[in-house]
Amino acid sequence: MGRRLTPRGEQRRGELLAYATERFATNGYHPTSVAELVDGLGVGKGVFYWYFESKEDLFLEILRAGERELRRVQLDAMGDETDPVARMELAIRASMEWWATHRELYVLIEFARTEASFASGVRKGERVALEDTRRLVQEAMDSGAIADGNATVVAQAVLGVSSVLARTQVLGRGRPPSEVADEVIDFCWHGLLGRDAGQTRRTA
Amino acid sequence: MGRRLTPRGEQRRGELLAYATERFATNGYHPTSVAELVDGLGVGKGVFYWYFESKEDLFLEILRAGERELRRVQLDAMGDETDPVARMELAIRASMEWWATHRELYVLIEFARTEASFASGVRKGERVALEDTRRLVQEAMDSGAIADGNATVVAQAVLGVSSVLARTQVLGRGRPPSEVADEVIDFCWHGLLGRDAGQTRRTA
Amino acid sequence: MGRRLTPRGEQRRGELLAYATERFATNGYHPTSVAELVDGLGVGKGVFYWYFESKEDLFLEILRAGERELRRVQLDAMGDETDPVARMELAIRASMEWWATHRELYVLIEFARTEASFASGVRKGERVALEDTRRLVQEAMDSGAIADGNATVVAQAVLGVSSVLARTQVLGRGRPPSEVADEVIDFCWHGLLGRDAGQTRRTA
Amino acid sequence: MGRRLTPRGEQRRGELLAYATERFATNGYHPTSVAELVDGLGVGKGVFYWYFESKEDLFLEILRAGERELRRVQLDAMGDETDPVARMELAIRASMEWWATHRELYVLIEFARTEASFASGVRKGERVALEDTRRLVQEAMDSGAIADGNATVVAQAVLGVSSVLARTQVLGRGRPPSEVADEVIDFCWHGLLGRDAGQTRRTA
DNA sequence: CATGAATGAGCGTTCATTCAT
DNA sequence: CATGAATGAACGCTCATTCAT
Repeated sequence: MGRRLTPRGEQRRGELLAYATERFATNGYHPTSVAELVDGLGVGKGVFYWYFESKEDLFLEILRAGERELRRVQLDAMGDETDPVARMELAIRASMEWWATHRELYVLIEFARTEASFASGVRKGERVALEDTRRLVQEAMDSGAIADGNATVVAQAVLGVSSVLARTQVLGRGRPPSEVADEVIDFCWHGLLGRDAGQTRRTA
Repeated sequence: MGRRLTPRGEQRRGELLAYATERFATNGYHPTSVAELVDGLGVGKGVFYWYFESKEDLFLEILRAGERELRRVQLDAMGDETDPVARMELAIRASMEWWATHRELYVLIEFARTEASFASGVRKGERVALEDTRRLVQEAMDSGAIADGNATVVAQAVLGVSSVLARTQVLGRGRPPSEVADEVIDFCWHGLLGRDAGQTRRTA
Repeated sequence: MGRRLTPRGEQRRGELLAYATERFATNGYHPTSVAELVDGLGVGKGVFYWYFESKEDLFLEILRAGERELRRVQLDAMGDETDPVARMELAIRASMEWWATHRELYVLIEFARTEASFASGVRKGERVALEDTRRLVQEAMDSGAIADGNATVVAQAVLGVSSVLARTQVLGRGRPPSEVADEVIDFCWHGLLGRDAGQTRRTA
Repeated sequence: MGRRLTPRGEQRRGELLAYATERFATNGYHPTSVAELVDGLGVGKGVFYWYFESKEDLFLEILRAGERELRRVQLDAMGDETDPVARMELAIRASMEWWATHRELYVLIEFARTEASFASGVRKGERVALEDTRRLVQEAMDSGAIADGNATVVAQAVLGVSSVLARTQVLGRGRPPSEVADEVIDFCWHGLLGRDAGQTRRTA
């Protein structure tokens, strides 16, 4: 589309995006019809197609906007910190806060991975995140801060722990993101057998 | 249903389950129609509704059978080993092998979590797996084998690392499950900062 | 589709073809909806898509079947007659009879010429008819039976006279096709200024 | 409507008519949306409904203007010539020139004949043209210039030859209208068997 | 057991038209 | 005069499900 929108139009578009995000996350992408979306906002069907090319296009917009925002939040959080381990920690904490306020995105991304037409887009976003993390892990390994190993695998593991605890603890149980971030970092830094597990520095 | 089936019927049912699993995993649950399934097997529509009450029923059967099988494989692997840490390791290795031969199930479970009508079933299965793991972690903490902490969170983290590396390394990159299992255990046992990271016993 | 049809299926398909032909001819292709077609036959929407891939496909089937049949009728009429002028006359008479019993096709072909997605198909059919006629004209010129000239243009003119009188006299005024065929032949053979206009042999 | 328009308004209206004529002829009446028309001219939707009551109204305007213009061109061409055969020839030549510069109208008229809501208007215009021609033919027959016969049928045949050769030779092959007019007249005056076919007077 | 024709609610999408600005 | 957001009926089409054979 790329239509230029008036402020009022911009707001309408935002309403559609927000409402669709909530419905897709709650009810699923396929079971949520365009009719349900416009009825929920009390507008005509045409409005939807004034702002989006298709239902699929809307979904991709949601996905892309989410990925963009999360990445921005992480970069902002890391600021000009230079130590790779500290950078990772800052990114993890920022991500956790972000998920707490964007719970719907989580399930949308999971769904997107399961359907051919969306999967490639998601994977591209994940490759970026993985590469960001891998680079930090590699730097830390090179500097001797952490033990040598397969940086990609380690990065993936860290992202996995963050992701699963965000889902189950923050989104599922509603626990405070800073607390869960502590647990992610504790687990990732020391593992199960680490001597001083539980005695890591607290940040937030 | 719960119909009594002839051996031939049992085989037909199995063919439908297998083909549907593959199509759902490749193409998505919703985009795959019942017509596509029966056409793919060269049978009439009636066959489908003879063996399954509905498309949804078929999907739940696939899910349930998968969870049942994975759990059985894990229990078998742990055998009569009594050390909780060793039991976890055996379960992780067994799971990794199983995922390598049941790659379709992974995406199906991810999808199921995203839709209201399936999510509750999946979560029930996951609660069982989590509780199994949590119990082992708690035992290990009680015996002093691993540092104290929130057993549920730690169990979730271990499952998360297993899951994400199964997906990305075994299913995504096709690496040998035993090798990836080593990496899961290494990371979970020692974390990033563990002194002897990378020097753990190799098994397979 | 190319589905194998039972006799009952074949009949249903025929009903759809016939009813659609009538509706398209009377009301126009676009103004006639698939819903109108199935409602008119008292069947469900799905029936339509069981027999045809799309509304466009149905229309093309009607067109192709008509062209095929007309061509066959012309070839049959010419039989083993060898004189080119006599062959043309036989073909004209046969065509006129055919149009009298297939009036709907006329307007459908005219419509098809006006829309990009159908025009190429129609033009292909018309090229065949033109080439058939042109060949006969050329033969007649070569044998000295008719005056030399541009055979393509002459063939086109003969087809044009046949076509316009079929439309206005046979379809429009309901006059007997054999009588109109006489007039076509009279005009084409002698023109306005031909001395003996109106004194040609009568056939039917 | 029948609104009084400013010179600027008159130009806008003309632009809409010209662009719509081109799009309808190229793409078809139904497949061409009002949105496409206004987008193509870079104006808003309101402009369209300021100048035309509806899409159908616009189409009828195009048709009526075309018929009006063609009739005027023919009358002008015939001037004060009194011989009916000469008048017909002049009208045919003028028509051919006009079609060459108004090719879009041809397909629009063909389309209009195929849809109930437009057909009656077209037929009215054609009745006028036929009656004009029939009168000339009748006069020629009465004066003995051409052989007796059904004047209506002969007139229709002449119009049919003009029409089909305009379409195929002038519009389709891009041949010069004056040359094609020669062929129309040659064929209509002498037919296939006329002794002196091809030796008619040349005009242009 | 099995077929495949049939159903019809519901889908995503279009588009002629209106009207507040 | 002109814009473009909004409407909503209608469209072509899909598909889970049923059932006569």
